[in-house]
Amino acid sequence: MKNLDVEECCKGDSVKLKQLKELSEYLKIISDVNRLQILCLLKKGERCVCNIHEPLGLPQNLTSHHLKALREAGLVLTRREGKWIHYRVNSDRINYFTNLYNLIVSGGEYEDQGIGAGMCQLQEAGG
Amino acid sequence: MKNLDVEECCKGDSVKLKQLKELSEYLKIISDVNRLQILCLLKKGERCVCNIHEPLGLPQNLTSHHLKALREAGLVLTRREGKWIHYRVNSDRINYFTNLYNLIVSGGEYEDQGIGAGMCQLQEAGG
DNA sequence: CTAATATATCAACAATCATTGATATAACTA
DNA sequence: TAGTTATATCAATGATTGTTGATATATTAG
Repeated sequence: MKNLDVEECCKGDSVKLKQLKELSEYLKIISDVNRLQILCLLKKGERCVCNIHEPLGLPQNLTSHHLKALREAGLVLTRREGKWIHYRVNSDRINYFTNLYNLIVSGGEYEDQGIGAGMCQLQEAGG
Repeated sequence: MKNLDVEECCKGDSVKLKQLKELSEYLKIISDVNRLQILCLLKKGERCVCNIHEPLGLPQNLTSHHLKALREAGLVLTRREGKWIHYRVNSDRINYFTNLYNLIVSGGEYEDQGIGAGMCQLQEAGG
């Protein structure tokens, strides 16, 4: 093995690994094309389930399944109005994970969401 | 079904759907915890495979497998030096997908990568 | 040439997850 | 009340994918 001062990024440090797992689960949720399409629709405004699954050409139960995943991840919020349940994007949560993404994967910039200072360490400190 | 002017975002428009699929595949690649850890390490600088799989405690063949996925997605680049193959992050490619992510999922801001103008339509135009 | 090291590949297995069909729940309407 | 609409749940299936063990390739050292 080539001699190198191995800093052991991401290993043994439960806090950092926890954040990596958190990001990983978010990315898994949004990496499905149908769920990305749903988020696209909802970014334009609140919609009931009909007005999600019909324009996208997805079965109602499949759409409900994906909405459940997005809901459980906190990425969308709901509001009942009579027979209808309206879904909308939870921007705060999306922004939170976007900051996490930017800190871990992309550069180091971030908006104020309270996860900035500690996260920068992820690139430097050892476990 | 509730009456609503359905714009049919993301449906029937091959260009937009293609970009959604492109983003989807990128997100799938980076949504694995081990691959995220590898990217974390490589962000600090070039590394041979030993200096990736040993500090992370991953089997060599598993690491090779994940590196192949990252390589085929263009997210990392390689350089041979004797027995060793050094891996490094392909920042341009990461930035490209980060812009795609920001346009589709997050807000609308983006850096100059040539995919800006068309992508904003994704939120507005119909199929 | 032979041995050792670094990395990649392949086949098999296990686990995860998207999709489908059927059914249940909830709310409104007649 | 019964019937209709909107949405959710459940079980089963199929596809994808992460993981492992064994083996192959490539490079250097002796």
